[in-house]
This record gives sequence, structure tokens and C-alpha cells, in this order.
Amino acid sequence: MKCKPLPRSFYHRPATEVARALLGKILVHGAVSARIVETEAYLGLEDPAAHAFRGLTTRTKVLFGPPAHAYVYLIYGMYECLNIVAETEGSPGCVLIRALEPLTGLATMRRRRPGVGREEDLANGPGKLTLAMGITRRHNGRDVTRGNLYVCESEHEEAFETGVSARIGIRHAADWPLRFYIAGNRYVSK
DNA sequence: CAATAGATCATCT
DNA sequence: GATGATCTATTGC
Repeated sequence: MKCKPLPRSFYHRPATEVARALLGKILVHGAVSARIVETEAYLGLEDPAAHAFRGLTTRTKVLFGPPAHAYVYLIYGMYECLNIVAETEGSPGCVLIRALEPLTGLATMRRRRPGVGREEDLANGPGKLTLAMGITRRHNGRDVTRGNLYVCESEHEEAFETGVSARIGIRHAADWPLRFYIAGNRYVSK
């Protein structure tokens, strides 16, 4: 993939905007890349569902840092979720990447996801995409504007309609419309 | 098909 | 000591 990472300024705005803007962009890790088709915004101090809601801790310190950094954490003792920090230092908004459409490195993804048959099941969920992309807690705090893990603009971005819904799998603020996805895309999670 | 159980651990109370 | 921004396999209709 020959594309330049999105600049830090891209992430330097409200998490909700960044979540929408990330749809259709390309997530790259080494030789593996995939199109972002589903995201969720987490607002920070005003959002009871956000990790940062309870303040700055060892775990959430990346969220309180500058934008364009990866926040990767372990959930349910077993799966890892990838977020990208948005907004500005001290304002812990972030965007959870929920589903991807695989583009390059398909063989690598399949090796990391043994037993998966259909291509759309490789990365159509937060825990699945980190496995497929080879993203782990080692990447927590990584700068996403440089290095081998980054997001870039698609060369020929296709037009799409943005769907909006409530976020998935949370208890608090469960009805806030902060989940965004590419309408009709096969790779969006269920 | 829909519903449910089990896996498994870092973080927080 | 309980919980969680999940996934998969299995059971039940």
C-alpha cells in the first residue's frame, strides 16, 4: 500500500466527527490492510459508557493524551479492542474500530483466524479485527501517524451512505446514537 | 434459526 | 471479589 497516514489534525476534533470520518478509510498494519466499515464514538468524561468516564488511571492514560494514538485493551479476559484517540490532550474522546473489510494480506488474516470460512467473518467485530490484523496490547499508546500501524485515505473512495445506531454491548448510555457504519456493507458486524 | 454458556484476566471497588 | 466496548460452540425449538 502506498498511501500516507492521515495527519494528526484529522483526529483533532470531536470523537463523533472522527468516528464518521473514519468510515471508508484504510487501516494498515505492515502488509495487511482493510477498509473501516464500522465505528463507535466514546466521548470521555460525559459518557458513562466510556472507560475514561471514571477518570485518569493507568489504563486510561493514553485516552487523556494527545490524539492519533492507539488505545488497545483486553476485554472479557480474551479479546482485544482497538480504539484511536481523538480530540485533544486532556479530553479523552476516542473511536472504537468495530469492523473491517479486508483488502490486502488475506492469507495472513486467514492464518491468524483459523477455522473462519467466509471472508466477511474475518474482521466483522472488534475482537475479530484485532486478531486478523495482528493488533495486541503491545500497540497500546502507539502513534498512528507514523510507524507500521496507521490509517490512510483510500485512493478512490467510493460513495456510501452512513448508517447510525446505538452502540453495541454496553450497559450505560445504551441508547446514544454513536455507532456509525457503511450502509449495506457486507462486512459490518451483526 | 434463537438463546445461552463458557472461556479467562486486567482493572477497579 | 465482581465486572466487562466479545466470540464461539452448543443446545434447544
